[in-house]
Amino acid sequence: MSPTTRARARKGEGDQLRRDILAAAEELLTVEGSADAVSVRAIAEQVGVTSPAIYMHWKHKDDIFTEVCSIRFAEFSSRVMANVQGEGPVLDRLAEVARAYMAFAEEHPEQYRVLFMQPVSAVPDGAPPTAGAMAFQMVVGVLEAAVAEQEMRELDPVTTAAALFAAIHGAASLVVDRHEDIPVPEPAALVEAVIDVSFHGIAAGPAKP
Amino acid sequence: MSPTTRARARKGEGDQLRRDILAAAEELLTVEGSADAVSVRAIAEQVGVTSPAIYMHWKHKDDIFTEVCSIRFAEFSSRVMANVQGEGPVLDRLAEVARAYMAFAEEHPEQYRVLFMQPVSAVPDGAPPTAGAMAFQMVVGVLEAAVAEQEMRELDPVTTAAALFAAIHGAASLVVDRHEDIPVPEPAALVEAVIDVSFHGIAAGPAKP
DNA sequence: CAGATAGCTTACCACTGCTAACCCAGAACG
DNA sequence: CGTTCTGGGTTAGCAGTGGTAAGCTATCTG
Repeated sequence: MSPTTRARARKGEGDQLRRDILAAAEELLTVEGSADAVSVRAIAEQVGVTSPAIYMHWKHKDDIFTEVCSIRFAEFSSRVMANVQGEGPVLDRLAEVARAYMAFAEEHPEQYRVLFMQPVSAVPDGAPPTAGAMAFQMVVGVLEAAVAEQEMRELDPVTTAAALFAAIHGAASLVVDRHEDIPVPEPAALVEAVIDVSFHGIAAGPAKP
Repeated sequence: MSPTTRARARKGEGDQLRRDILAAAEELLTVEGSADAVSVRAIAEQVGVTSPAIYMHWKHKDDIFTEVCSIRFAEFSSRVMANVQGEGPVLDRLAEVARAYMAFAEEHPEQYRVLFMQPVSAVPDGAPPTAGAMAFQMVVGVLEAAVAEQEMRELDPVTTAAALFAAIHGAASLVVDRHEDIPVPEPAALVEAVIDVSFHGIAAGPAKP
């Protein structure tokens, strides 16, 4: 595979290298398990190019991985959005979003970490929405529907969305970080528990057995 | 302050340097905001010593910061444990734990990140419990009391503890990471929302207006 | 065919975690 | 008192990192 050298692209076809770098970066990311463990030189070698060539397309190393992971998440989230447009109880749809979110974290832990588990400084004006903003908006949208359909207590949708997002994000984070010092249930069981708790609470309700 | 040189310790007093290194590491950690941004050389310079001297006391750089942060968390958690022994409804105590946990994340974000926001591989047998294990155990303990006092629905304490821990951890993580792409409420408001949702759920209950 | 330029490479910098080898003041021992 | 031993460091350096400045060259354009 990985050629040690590479034919120079023709004029106007520089984007081919860009695409190849993204692919190589993603492959190395999943192999190594973290962006820190993948060096710019390693990416360059994988595509058969020297490292400064990378900096023609991105200003910083981190930008490469952010782009890689955003692409993967956008693909995922459009799939989920399509599945969630359906009918039925709104809270069921919300549960589906939570399950899908956990599935993404489980299948793409490195991408999840890059997108959701590092500081996000203020996004410049006019920049495309971050993965976090998209995910959050999904939750807000469903919650507003739940309010409209009266499936939800009267709570502020944005604050409540933050609480729910935090809960699911926390569960996904525990899975991604493989916290072996804590008895974390299987991902599927954990997300069901989070859904159950978030929807019905833990308090002994007046009308619940 | 930071002396460029330093009197050599007497025999048997090597631990003085060890303590000074821990203090310098913590100070630099809070100044820089992340452990990655603090180099071993910087710590060494701060205490007036050369960098290999550090490796007399720790095998790896990360071990220094883990120790620094564990000390801080142990101090915090014993304070909370004492406050939580009191009487009153169990769920109120649980809420207090959640608030305290968020307060720790808010006041010591760098420490929180080191302790709870990176992969934790299996702890060697006989090692002291990690901060995560201690925090989790706090939640389990309170939950078992809640079950005993019938303040809680009949749920598996460990699975439920994981869900609650995930929720609080997610909220703290959002705060620590300063997710500026998401409308995260103030820490205090966020933790109240998480508590409210976790205790009572969001679903329109049969007996709630 | 001449010049411009996209698409790279060579060479390098300052810095990182970490190690091997050495030095040396003072405690312990004869 | 003199010698040896050793805890508590230092000097020097390795392999690797992200990133940059400057130059080269194949291709396109006038």
